Amino acid sequence: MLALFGPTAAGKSALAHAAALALGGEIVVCDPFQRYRGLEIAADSPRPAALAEVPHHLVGDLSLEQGSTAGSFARLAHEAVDGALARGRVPVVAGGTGLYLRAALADLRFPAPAPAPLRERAERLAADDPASALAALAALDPAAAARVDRSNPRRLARALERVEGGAGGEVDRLWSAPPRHPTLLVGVVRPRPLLDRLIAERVRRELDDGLLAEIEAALDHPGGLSREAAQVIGVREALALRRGEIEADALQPALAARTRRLARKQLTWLRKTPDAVILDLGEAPAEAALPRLLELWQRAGETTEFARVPRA
RNA sequence: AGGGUCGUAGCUCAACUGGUAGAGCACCGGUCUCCAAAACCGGGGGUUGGGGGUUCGAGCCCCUCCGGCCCUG
Repeated sequence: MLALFGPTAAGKSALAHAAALALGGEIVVCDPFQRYRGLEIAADSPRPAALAEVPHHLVGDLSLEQGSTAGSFARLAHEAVDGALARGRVPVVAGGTGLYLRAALADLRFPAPAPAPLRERAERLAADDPASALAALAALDPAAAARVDRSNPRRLARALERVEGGAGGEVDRLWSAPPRHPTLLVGVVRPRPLLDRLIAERVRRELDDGLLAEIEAALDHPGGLSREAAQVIGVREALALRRGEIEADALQPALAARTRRLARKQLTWLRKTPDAVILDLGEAPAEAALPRLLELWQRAGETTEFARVPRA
């Protein structure tokens, strides 16, 4: 497998596309937001032209009212990867969501989802009375209670729903799970000041392309907007605009700031990612790095190290 | 030109009648198993427009200069 990760706006998608064309690959997108139909501009989803040239997986397969989880994504991503391999094609796993990328590459063994009522109760308790939630967790599974980030209501709720649902204390596999297939993992980066400029440009382009109209339409979607879909950058800002909390000319800077924060987080995740080969695109167009990427691919195929398990 | 008013962190603003400056956002770093573009944790920042004075002590009072805005001519 070829896997591409890195900060938003660096050029992952363009490079993944070029690589897929060159290698006879199929792209598996690791991004919860590109899965939604109706958020194409906000999520910077691949255009129809790109979709026509290379088979893509997990793009536009959800409608706005549908929920989305890393666990369900993982199953579908594994199917897509294995399907591509069975067809003799190279899976090009690309995206900016760190958890999703790991979930696509390795088997994290997400436990079965907790029943909705159980989840709701756990979420409410963790939000309203974190101390009781922690106590309840400790009573059922002291080790899990010791591990959990107790100041984070969301994590607390999830830990609680998991042990209450009988899923038990799963060992942390996030960084220890081996890749399901031999993988070349490339971190696509740019010099930071340039990245900030690219982000500003991208936000401006999205606004020109009708980002606001797209989000407005999503907010008025007949079936509603799932809380996962509502997390895409732009929804919060469009709502603030609607309520008159921000001025129209504050929109672009707000979107850019939030996108920069996303990029920062992705870089943090990348630093932590074991065995990522860093590919700095410099100032050149993303496609210009294709020869270097193909060389890495070639070399990876020749080394025995290639198939080794990342960091025990 | 005269009168008034304001000038505090990158931005928006706090700081009771003078007691050696805080917040939100931004910025930077980290955590991360199914809401992850989320959620959470942590961090650096200001000779309080410049200069002078009063005072034990000034962002706060006085003088002066600079800059912004308003009014008048």
